[in-house]
Amino acid sequence: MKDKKVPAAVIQRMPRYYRYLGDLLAKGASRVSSAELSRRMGITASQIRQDLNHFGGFGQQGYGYNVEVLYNEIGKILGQDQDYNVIVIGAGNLGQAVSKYTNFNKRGYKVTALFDSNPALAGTTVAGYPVLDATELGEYLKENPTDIAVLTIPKAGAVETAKVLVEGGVKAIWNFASVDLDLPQDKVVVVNVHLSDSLRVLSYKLRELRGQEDSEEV
Amino acid sequence: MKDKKVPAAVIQRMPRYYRYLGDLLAKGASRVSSAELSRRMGITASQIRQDLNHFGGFGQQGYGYNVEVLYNEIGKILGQDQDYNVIVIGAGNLGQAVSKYTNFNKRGYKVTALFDSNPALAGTTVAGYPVLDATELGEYLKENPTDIAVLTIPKAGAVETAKVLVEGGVKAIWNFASVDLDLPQDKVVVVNVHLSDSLRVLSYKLRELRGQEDSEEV
DNA sequence: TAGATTGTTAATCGATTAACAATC
DNA sequence: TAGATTGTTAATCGATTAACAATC
Repeated sequence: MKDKKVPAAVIQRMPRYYRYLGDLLAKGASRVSSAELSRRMGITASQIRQDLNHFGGFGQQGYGYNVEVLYNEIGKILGQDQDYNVIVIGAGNLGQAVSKYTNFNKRGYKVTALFDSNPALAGTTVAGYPVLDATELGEYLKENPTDIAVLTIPKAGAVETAKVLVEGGVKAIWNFASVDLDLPQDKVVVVNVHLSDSLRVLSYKLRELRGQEDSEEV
Repeated sequence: MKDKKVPAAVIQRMPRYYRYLGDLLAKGASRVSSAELSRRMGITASQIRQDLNHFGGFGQQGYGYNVEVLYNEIGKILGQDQDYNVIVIGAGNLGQAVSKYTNFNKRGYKVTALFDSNPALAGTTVAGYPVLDATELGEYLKENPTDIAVLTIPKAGAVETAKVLVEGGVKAIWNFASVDLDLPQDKVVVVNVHLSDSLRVLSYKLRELRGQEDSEEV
C-alpha cells in the first residue's frame, strides 16, 4: 500500500496482467498464485508480487490472489471502470479503423465525432459518427467536454492540432502521428503509438535473426 | 565497435534517433553534436553517445556527427536499406488501414496480398492488393517467400495462424492481435502492437493526472 | 596549437531477483 | 497445527549518467 510514483515499466506491464487475469476469469479460475501466473506469463513471481504491491496488497498469504478481485482491482487502476468521451482527429484509414474498432467502443470509450481537414469529408459519417471540419475543433470542444483525443493525422499538422486540443481541455492524447508532441505534462497526458518506429524495430530484429541463422550455417 | 547483445531499451530508441536525424537532414543540417541532439530530444548527450557506440563510432572528436552519414548508418541498422515482402492477415478495418498506409508502402515494405477468413472477401482487392482466402495461406507461402506478416485478426485465431506463418517461413510478425504469441525465438521475431494495452496505459495516466489536479485544488 | 567533442571507463541510480519472516 | 504463499527487505544486476583522457 505504498504511494511513491509508480515506475513506467510497472505501468506498462499492468495491462498484460489484466489480460491474463481476464483469460483466467473466463476459464472459471477463482484463485491464482504468483507462481502460477509466473509460469503462464514468463516473468518471475517476484516481479509480479512487487508490481502489484505498488498498488496494494491484493493477495492473501497461503492462498494467493482471488482472480476476480484482482482483475477488478487492476481494471480500476487502469481506468476501466469509467466512461470516456473520445474524438478522433483524422478520418483517414487509421482514424476510421480506430473509430470502428469494436472492442474499443464496447468498453467505455465513446466516440462522439471525427475531424478532418478535407472539406469533402465534412458532413459525412464514419460508423455512424459525424465527421466535422477540422476548423470547428476548438468550437466543438467548448460545447462538448472531451476526455481523450486520438491523433491520426500526418505529422505536419499534429503539433499545431495538439495545442488546440489542450486549449480545449482535452486531458489525454493517443498519438498515432510520427512526431513527439512535447506538451505541458501538468495539462495533458500522451501515449504514443509510433507505428513506423515499431516496424523499424521489427526490421532490426529480423536482420538480427538472419545474422544468427547465417553464422550457424558455417 | 562492440558486439555484445544490444539492450532492448537501446533498440527501441534507435527509430527515434532516425526520425530526428531525418528532420535535421531535411532542414539541411550537415553536422550535429550529441549535446545539440540532447537538447532537441530531451535525453542526455551521454545516453546518445552510449547508444550509438553499441553499433559503432560514427562521430568524430571535436566535430560531432555528420547528419547524413549517421542517418544512413542508423537506417542500415534498422533495415531501411532493404525491401521486404509483406502479407497482411485480416482484411478488416485495421488490416485495410495498414495496407493502405502510404508511408509504409513507400519505404521498401511491399504488400503482396491480404488474407481473410471471411469467404465473401476472397477475390476482392484492397488498395489494389488481392484478398485471398485464409485457407490458402500455407499454400501461398510455399510459392511466395514472405519476410513479414502483419497480424490483424482477433486473438481467437491469432495463435493458430501464427504457427502457419512460421511453418511457411515467415521470419517476422507484426502482431496487432491482443494476445502473446509465444513462438520459437530462433525461427521468428515478433513485435507487438497491443492497442488496447496502449489505451489502458493512457487511461491510467489520465486518472493519475486528474488525481494530481484534484489534490492541487485544496 | 587551442577548442570542441567524441568514445569509453567509472560512479550512480533504479529495476529485477532472491530470500525470508509474517500470516492466512 | 502444518503448509503455502504473500508482502517486503536485502542482494544483485543492468541501465543511465558523469567524468575525462583521447583526438580531431
